[in-house]
Amino acid sequence: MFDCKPSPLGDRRVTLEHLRAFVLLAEGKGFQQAGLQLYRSQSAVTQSLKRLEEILDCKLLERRQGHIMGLTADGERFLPSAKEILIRTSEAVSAMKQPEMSGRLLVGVPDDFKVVDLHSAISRCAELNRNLRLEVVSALSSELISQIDSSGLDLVILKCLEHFVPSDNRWKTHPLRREPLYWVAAQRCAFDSLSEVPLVIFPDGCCYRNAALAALDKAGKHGYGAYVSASYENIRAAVSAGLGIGVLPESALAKDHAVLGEKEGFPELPMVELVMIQATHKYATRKLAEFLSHSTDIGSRYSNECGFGDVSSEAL
Amino acid sequence: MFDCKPSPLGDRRVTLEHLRAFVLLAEGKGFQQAGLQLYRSQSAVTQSLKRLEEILDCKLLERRQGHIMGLTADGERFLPSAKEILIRTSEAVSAMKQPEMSGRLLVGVPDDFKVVDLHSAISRCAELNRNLRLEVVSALSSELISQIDSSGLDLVILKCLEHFVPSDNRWKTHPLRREPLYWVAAQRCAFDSLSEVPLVIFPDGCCYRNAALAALDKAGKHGYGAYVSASYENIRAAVSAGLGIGVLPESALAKDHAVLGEKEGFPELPMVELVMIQATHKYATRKLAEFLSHSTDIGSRYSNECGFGDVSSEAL
DNA sequence: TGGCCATAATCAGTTGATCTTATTATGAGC
DNA sequence: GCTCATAATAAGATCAACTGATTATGGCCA
Repeated sequence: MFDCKPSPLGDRRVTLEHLRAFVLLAEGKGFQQAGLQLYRSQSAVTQSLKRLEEILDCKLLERRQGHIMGLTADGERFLPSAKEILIRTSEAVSAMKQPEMSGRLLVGVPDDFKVVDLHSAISRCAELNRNLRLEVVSALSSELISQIDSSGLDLVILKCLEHFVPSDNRWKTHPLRREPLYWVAAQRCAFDSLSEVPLVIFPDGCCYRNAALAALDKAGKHGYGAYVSASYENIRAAVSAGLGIGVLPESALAKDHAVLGEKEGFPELPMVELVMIQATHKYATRKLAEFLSHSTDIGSRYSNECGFGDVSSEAL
Repeated sequence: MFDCKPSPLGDRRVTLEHLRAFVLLAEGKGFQQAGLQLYRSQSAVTQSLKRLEEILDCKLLERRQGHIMGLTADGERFLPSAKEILIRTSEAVSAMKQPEMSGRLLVGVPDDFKVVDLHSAISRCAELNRNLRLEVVSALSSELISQIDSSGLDLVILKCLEHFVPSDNRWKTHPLRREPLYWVAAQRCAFDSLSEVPLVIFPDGCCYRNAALAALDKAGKHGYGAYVSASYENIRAAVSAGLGIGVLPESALAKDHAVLGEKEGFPELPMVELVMIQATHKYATRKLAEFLSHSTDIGSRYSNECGFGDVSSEAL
């Protein structure tokens, strides 16, 4: 009956510093590197993790041959919580450093992009600012732009190709992510062997679609929509099922997708970007934009590329 | 541009201990008392809060006349986050101390009770145990019982009167909350002045309704449904609008509701309980039940009454 | 008005968990 | 078998946070 926690305030021994060490180590860059980012010695990190494992009474890292070989099952289980706690703490603290956001904001998000972490960031922002009323509108990226004025959207997040050029120069844009676009299929196949290219793509207006058609055009090939859907899941499943050749960003690839590149003769595709557009100049809009652009570089797998590396030097 | 946080890992100076001190102090029991619960001196608590206020760069407690006079606006704003972080930490850590829950559980919750914190507890449990598939069924309390066998519910939460007596002795029951039921109206009125009582109540089967009708019966009065709805919001609004006399538990009272008691001649109503029934004997069912009963006594406003007081002695 | 009690703030000295430095251990690569 | 890189261990140092004593403040009551 009473194997419950000794205090409703939790295990007092765990500290946020322990979690920071663990999260950094989980990124797989080693104790030395983690120490640098924490402004601690390698030894301190070693001891910190050791202590955490002691408290949790389980091993978190698989370490063999003097290197970290990845997380243990327990580590895998603990990581999301640890990250979440750190993010929440960080946000709660920095939220107090600025006046409370209030008012009503209309936010547009693409319904055809993997934006789960963005959604959670948005809802966290609402939690941290009880007087801020956030209304989220979901639509295809192509439709969002036109809705900015008509629906009075304050902040819009959309996907686009390469460097986004705003059609209205009052808008302020923030690039959130940048990743390559790939041709993908269930199995490798040569570009030349196809007379017409059966495409598994999003509906008209989607920038992946435009990019793909433009690339085919340039190569003098014709493509047709073998499977068209606005849903990521459907598209991925259709590619896996071999219904045609898909056009997907790196983060949306499934394990059983084969990337078709130069080797197979496929033309190169442009980079795609997730961009945030600040359409109105309210105080709250600016703050929300700042909040979201900060939120997206931790927690997501993009932290590796664009987050930590620079920070140690920048924060110095 | 760069008023952003110095590190993606948040402000390193804040510790969980700071948050614990603040949360305890926010309960309004004073520095001495908070110190006792934290096994620290009064002085340590004072300094801890001072440090936190220093870091956040704002006052959290309104202290005048040598006493805590409540939270400041900033304190109010910070409290939910602080609690949330502590709860998540506590749960994350204790989740590691026991084997991962897995399998599939069917949970029944009342759709006519304020169970927001219960819902969040359920979803947190799902987050902590990725291999546990939780399916939630929402229905009237009266219907849930009958569904236990027919729908194969593993765990059921429902409201009932006084002490719940399970109809099946294989069930294990956990009382979660207990609170008084009140007659309420938009304005005071005398019981005797009413020939028939216009009731604002939940549909047939609701235990509040049963309790109210039984009490009226005993007093030799007749009641009729002046406004019937299964929604809490509707019921509360109808009472506020003066459509009749409502029957609501303490936690559901609105600010503009007047409680009608002895003074007005209204008969006493029984206590109501929120009970959790463990219907199956799977390992995961038991663990989920434990998890939820722990979750509900911190974070909710019930912590004052049933949480902290006992704990200090129990934890010793 | 003044003594009394309870509470919180301040101060100064102490402590101990965590850090650093130095060293050892282990394995990969050439 | 050498070197290089990384992690673990050991031992002494450090500093944030704790304790205990003292002071400040204000309510309460005769």
